[in-house]
Amino acid sequence: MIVKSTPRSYSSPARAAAADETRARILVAARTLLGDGKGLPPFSLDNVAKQAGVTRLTVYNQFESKRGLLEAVFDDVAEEGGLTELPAVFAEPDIDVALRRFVSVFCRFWSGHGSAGPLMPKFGALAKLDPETAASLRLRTERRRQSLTVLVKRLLPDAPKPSAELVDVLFALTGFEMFEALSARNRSAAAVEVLVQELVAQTVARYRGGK
Amino acid sequence: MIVKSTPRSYSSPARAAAADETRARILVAARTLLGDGKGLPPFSLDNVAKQAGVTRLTVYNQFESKRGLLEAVFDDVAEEGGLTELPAVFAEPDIDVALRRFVSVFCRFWSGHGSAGPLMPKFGALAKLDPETAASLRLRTERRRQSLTVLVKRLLPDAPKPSAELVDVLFALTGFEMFEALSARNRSAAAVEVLVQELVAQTVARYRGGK
DNA sequence: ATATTGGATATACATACTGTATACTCAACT
DNA sequence: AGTTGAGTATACAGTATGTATATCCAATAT
Repeated sequence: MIVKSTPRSYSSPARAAAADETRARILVAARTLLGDGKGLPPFSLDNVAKQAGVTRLTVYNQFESKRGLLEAVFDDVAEEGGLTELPAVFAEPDIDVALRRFVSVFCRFWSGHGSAGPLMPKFGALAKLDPETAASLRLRTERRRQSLTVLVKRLLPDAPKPSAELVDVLFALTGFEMFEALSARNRSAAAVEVLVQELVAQTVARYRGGK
Repeated sequence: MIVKSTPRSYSSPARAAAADETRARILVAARTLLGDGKGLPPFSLDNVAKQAGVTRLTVYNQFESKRGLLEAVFDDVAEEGGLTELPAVFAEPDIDVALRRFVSVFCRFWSGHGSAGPLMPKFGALAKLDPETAASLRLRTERRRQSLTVLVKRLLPDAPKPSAELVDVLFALTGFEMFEALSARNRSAAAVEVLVQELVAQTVARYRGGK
C-alpha cells in the first residue's frame, strides 16, 4: 500500500534570504513614505509597493495588512533606534544618571530614524485612526511606562503615595508628543533634550523633596 | 429701452435660517462621530450626512470639502468651549493668577466639548494626515502661543534672553497632547489640571528665579 | 398669480485605497 | 524531472472623496 503524495515541505536557504531582502526593501520604502518628504507620494500600500519596486500583493504576502506593515515598521525602527541601550541604562548604579540617560535615549529615538526625517507624526496619526493599530502601539509604548515605574521605585524607595502620579508625569514628559511640541521654531533635537532634562529634573526634585 | 433681465438677487430671511439650521445639524453630527462613542460609525462624509439626516451633497454645499467641515467643527467647538473667557484672563491684573486661569481654561477646553466625549484625538489625527488641514489647525493653535508670549512678557519684564524658550515650554505643557498623556489611568480632567498647574508653576519659578 | 431663486435632493461618474481571489511565472530545492 | 514558494498579473468587491447634471420645492420678487 503506497501513500500517494506526502507533501514534501521545504526549508530553503536562498529562497528565504531573497524574501527577507524584499521584506527589508518594503520596510525602507514604508519608512520613506512615512517621513515628511515634500515631493513624496502619500503613504498607501500602492505607493509603498511602487517605491519598493514590488507588487502591492507582495506587501500583503509579507505583512498581512496595512496594520501589519505599520507594526513591522515600528518594531524595525525601535530595534535600530537606540532602544537597545535601555538594558545598560537600567544597569546604571546611580539612579539620577540612569534617569538622565533614559531621557536621552528617548529624545534621540523620537528625533528621527535615519532616512527621511521623523516618521512618528504620520505614524501616530495613522495609528490613532484605527483602534486595533492604536492598541498595538499602546502595547509598545506602555513598555516605556513600565520602565519608568521601575526607575521611580528606585528613586523613591520609601514611597509616600503618589509615585504612580510621578510615573505618569515622567511618561508624558518623555513621550513623543512632548518632544514634538518642544521642537517648534526649528529647535534642534539636542536643545529639546536639554529642555526635557530640565523638566524631568525639576519634577523629580519636587516629588523627592517631599513636595 | 428696457434692460432684459437683471438677475434679481435675494437676501432671504427664512431660507437662510433653514440653511443655518441644517448647517448646525451637520456640525452636531460631525462632532458626534468625531467623539469616541463605541457603537458609532467611523467619521466619513457619508456617515456624517446620514447622522444629520441629510444628503452627502448637502454637506458639500455647506462646507466645500472634508477639510472645510473639519475647520468649521474646530471653530464651532472653540467658540463655545470656554475660549471666550480668554479676554477676561488677560484683563486679570495679577499675572500669576492670570497664568493659572489660562491653564484652567485650556484644560477644560481639551477635556471635552459637550456631546460625545473629547473629539480632539480623532480630530488631531485627521488633521495631521492632510498637510493643508494641518496648516489651518496650526494657525488656530498658534494663537495660544501668541497669548503665552504676551503673558510671559508680563511675567519677565526685564527679560534676560530665553523668554521665547519659556513660551515654548509653556506652550507644550498647555497643549492637548500633554493633557491627553496625563489623562492616563482614567485620571479626571480636574486632576490633570492640578498636574499641569504644578508643572507650569515650577517651570515659571525656574525661569523667574534667575537660573 | 406667476416667474425666479436658492437650498436640498437624485443619480451618475471618476478616482483612489484596502482587501480578497484565481491563475500564472520562474528560480530554488528534492 | 517534478514540486514548492515567492512574486506577478488580473480581476473584483467595498468604501471613500470629490465632481457634474438635472430636478424638486418652498421662499421670495415682480
